[in-house]
Amino acid sequence: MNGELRSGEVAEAAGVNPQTLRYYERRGLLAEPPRSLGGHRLYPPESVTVLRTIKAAQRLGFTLGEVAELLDLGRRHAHRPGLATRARAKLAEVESRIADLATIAATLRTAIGSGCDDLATCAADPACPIPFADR
Amino acid sequence: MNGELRSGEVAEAAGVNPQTLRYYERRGLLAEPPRSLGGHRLYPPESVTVLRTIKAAQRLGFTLGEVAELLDLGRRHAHRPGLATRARAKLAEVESRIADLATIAATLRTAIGSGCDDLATCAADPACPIPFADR
DNA sequence: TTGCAACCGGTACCCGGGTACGGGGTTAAC
DNA sequence: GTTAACCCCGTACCCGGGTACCGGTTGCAA
Repeated sequence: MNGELRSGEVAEAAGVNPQTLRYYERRGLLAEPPRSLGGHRLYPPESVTVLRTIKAAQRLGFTLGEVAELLDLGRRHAHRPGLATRARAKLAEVESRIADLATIAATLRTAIGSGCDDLATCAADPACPIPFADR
Repeated sequence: MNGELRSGEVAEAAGVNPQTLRYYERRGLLAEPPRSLGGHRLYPPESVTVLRTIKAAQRLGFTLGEVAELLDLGRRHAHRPGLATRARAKLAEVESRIADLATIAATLRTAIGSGCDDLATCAADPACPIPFADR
């Protein structure tokens, strides 16, 4: 009897909504825990760490699907090094997203600097720097 | 009779799915056009410009709700200058998003550099640079 | 005039990441 | 032994930005 936790306690400790535990279980991110005689989930304390791990990976930009894969990869110890490779790919994604946003920011700055005051007017004005053309 | 367009033609010209026209109409982005006797929408050619304008604003990071507001603002000519103010606010949003992503990218680089190979292992290792702590 | 493409409205579904609700069963403190 | 708080499961809903499907009209050209 090593301090099993009830779902509400785990959720509280990990800073997560209790419903989220069941959701992660359905998504395969959190192993199905043992149950009490009455059917209540009884989590080992390590579950809190798993939840924190999931949240950390999410903050790094991984989707829940990718997090599931990363956790699985670690468990099955296949194809190492897995995390580093995926982190590199994710970094490339993030950098590309930053580049896109930088372009957007630059366009916004140009639009602000050129005194555009009305979208409809700008769309009709060939001198407007907002790129109305498709693709 | 100045070349009214049918929905498919407008969609084609603006590079948009025909369903999207009805969707934008529901969202208040595209005015309800006149109809033929049989009930088919007959768009004035300007609608294509409106659609391109919407798409341009979307590319600048505005949501459809915000685009609706911007178009409305221009039509009602209230509270000028509206676009510039909103563009500045959007620029701040975009810059903040870039800053977030820069932090994420930096963390990913650190994780890659420190040879993390498995999420579960890292979570247990106090020397791991991935921020597992909440908030 | 006939035949088929295009259009109509309404509704349902997709993605991701959850959250809420409702009716019933369990646990634990008093 | 009561009672409140918790938990169960299934299902529906939220956000944003569309897309797909349906059966039933219309438009237009050959």
